[in-house]
Amino acid sequence: MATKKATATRDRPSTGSGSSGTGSRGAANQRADALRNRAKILAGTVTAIRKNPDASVADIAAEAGVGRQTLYGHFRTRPELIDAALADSIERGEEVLSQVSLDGDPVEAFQRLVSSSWVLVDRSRALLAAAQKELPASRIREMHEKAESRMHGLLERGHAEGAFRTDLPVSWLLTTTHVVMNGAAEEVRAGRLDPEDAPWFIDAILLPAFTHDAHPEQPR
Amino acid sequence: MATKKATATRDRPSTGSGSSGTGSRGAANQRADALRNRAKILAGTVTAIRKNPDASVADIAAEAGVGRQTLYGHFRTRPELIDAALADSIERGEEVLSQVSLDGDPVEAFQRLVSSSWVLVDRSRALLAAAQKELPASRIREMHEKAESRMHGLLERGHAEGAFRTDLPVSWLLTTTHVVMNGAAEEVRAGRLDPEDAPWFIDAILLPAFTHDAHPEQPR
DNA sequence: GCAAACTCCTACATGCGAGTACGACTTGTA
DNA sequence: TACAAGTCGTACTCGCATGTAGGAGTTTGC
Repeated sequence: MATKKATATRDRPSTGSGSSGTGSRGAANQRADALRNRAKILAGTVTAIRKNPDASVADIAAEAGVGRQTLYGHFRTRPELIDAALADSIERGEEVLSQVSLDGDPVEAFQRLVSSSWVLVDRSRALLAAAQKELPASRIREMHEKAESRMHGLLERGHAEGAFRTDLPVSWLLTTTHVVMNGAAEEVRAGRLDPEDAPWFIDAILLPAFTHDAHPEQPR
Repeated sequence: MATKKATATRDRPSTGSGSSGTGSRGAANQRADALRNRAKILAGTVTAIRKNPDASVADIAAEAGVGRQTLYGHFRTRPELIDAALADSIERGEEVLSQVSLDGDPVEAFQRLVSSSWVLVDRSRALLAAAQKELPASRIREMHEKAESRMHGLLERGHAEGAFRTDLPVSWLLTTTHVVMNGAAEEVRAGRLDPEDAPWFIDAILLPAFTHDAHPEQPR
């Protein structure tokens, strides 16, 4: 007998905005196994989406090794799940990226930052793509803010110090960096490129592109 | 009274392989308005997908200004529609690209080819993305074969003649070209780049990247 | 060891997109 | 002008994914 409600305690909505009074108690008092499952789900989301970009919630639960209901116990909706998974990935990434020294020669700092970023991009770009389909663009931008401005700042310093060419705006250098890293990730996925070599190939394109002016043939 | 069957004559499966005997007559005897609608549908597919990457068949029909049934009269299934639309886009692209002279200085030829390709990429990259989700990769590759080998051949000649650096494989140069063009298209879509300027920005990245060796700092 | 917290199975309800079927109406073409 | 060819609205069927509801069994924490 007994048994009335069920499913996990459900966590705060990440962004601590909305309705606070409803919760059954505080918020951060989860049981150890629940916390463990939450982590498994987050990790499972990344790999499931990686295998199949439009994996269903059921697919993700299976990948994570938990029941679908358990998953819904932790994340009310699919977007909420994707949001949490991406936020988690980015947060882990931050831990790595924030360690990278941005001092010294801008070119060398750029190389350091790229090779650290590359690994993260390679790991969660599928998730990012999925997120772009169900989360507002503003939310995505918000999550990437730190990483974005870190790279942006470095490029700007390189600009100012003359290490990077100034005939191209920083925004275009930034975009180029992104797409080339993504291209490398794609090549790795296709088996045409060894992940180990990727940073070298990326640098081999970006460094000359960022430090040498356009070809002389260009009149103006 | 009367009226038994209905819907358009339906066209051959593009790849003239399968079951021939079934058809109600030959194949290429369509009425003028039917042909016109077919064209409207193909065009509508491109723009509908561009507006919303996962537009439904109903969305596409609406965009094309025809009834959903009419669309199904021309294309049996969604994949068949996407296939036809992409094939059509590529065919039109071929008409343009095949005019581009690949002779003379490889770098200049490359610039010509890129700026012609860019327009096409910008127009149908959304459709390509959609196609990648419902068509076998082999089919996509098959359709791009001509354009791909044209660019590949040019890069290879540039390699051989020493116009392009040889410390990077042609495949990586090709990939880079793709992703940078796509990146530019993305920037245009986001309103951060004027379509007119795109070819210049693309060249500004690719030419130095392809003609200058890696930065001296690189020991090996 | 006991109650609360969790997991997870079965079963629904719902919504949406792909295709199919039918039939009335319109348009091209001989 | 007559009739085949084509359009297109309505109305299904079907499959699949999301999210909900109970309740029985299991684990954790005190």
